[in-house]
Amino acid sequence: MPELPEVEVLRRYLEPRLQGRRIVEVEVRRPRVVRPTGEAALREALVGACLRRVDRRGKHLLFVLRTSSGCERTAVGHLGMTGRMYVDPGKGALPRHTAVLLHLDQGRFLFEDPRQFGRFHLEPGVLEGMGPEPWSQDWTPDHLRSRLSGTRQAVKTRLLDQSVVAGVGNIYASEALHHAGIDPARPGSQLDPAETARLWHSIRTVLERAIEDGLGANLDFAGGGDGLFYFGSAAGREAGAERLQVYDRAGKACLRCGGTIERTVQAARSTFSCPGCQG
DNA sequence: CACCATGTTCCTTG
DNA sequence: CCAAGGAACATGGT
Repeated sequence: MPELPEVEVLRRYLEPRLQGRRIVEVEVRRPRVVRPTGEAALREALVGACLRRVDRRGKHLLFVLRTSSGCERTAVGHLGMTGRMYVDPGKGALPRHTAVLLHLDQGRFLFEDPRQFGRFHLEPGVLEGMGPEPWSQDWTPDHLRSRLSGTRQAVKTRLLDQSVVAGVGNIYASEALHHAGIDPARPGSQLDPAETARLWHSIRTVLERAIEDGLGANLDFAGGGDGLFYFGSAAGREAGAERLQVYDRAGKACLRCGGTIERTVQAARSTFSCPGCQG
């Protein structure tokens, strides 16, 4: 479950557990996910290095480390659609879809990904061209307006473009448009300044609330006391779902106006909206 | 069996 | 050049 809020919650979980840890060995079980770096280069860069901190850029996690020779290196992680990352004591059997394993001086870091759309590599180039973080000073209503203009693309489709604003995905694009009361099918260039400002604000609000939910939800990082962590656990999903106003609620009543939520398809992705609120 | 899925990239078709 | 559509990736859930 990886859009910006989920990745941020994961970052806050991972950082204190990885900070100061030394990587003893790197095990790649699904070579696909370490492209384009490749297993050999990944092992060479990571083995013996210490984790300094975990940052986030859009939906990417940045694992900043210091190698034994004192260089700073950054490994980039992306969860794709189904990725999970967590730290555990390193005793249990490996999950079926383990993609990458980092054996640490204390415990181990696991990256599981059934669909293998996620990545764990050393290529910082994937961050180029990414739009501003939603809370950076660079991201203003004017910036959003400039990135919605000059195209006839629907505003919802524009929000999925990571160069517009980093981290918004299919769920929160629908949620933000509903929050702002804007029809997802409207061409982005057609929004007036007031609507654009409203949408800008709604994006922040919706993402902020989702992060709060993630932190407050019963994600149970301790997993019953042994340090196991299953991001996207049933408890986490249910708690998060309560806050979704339209996503995956086709045919149900709009929580604001009572109208019926509808599902449409834009750019081959589902969009959920309320015709009453988003006219 | 059919269809759907939180992401991204690439290719084809207007 | 632009936008839309589809496929691909690989697997699981309903």
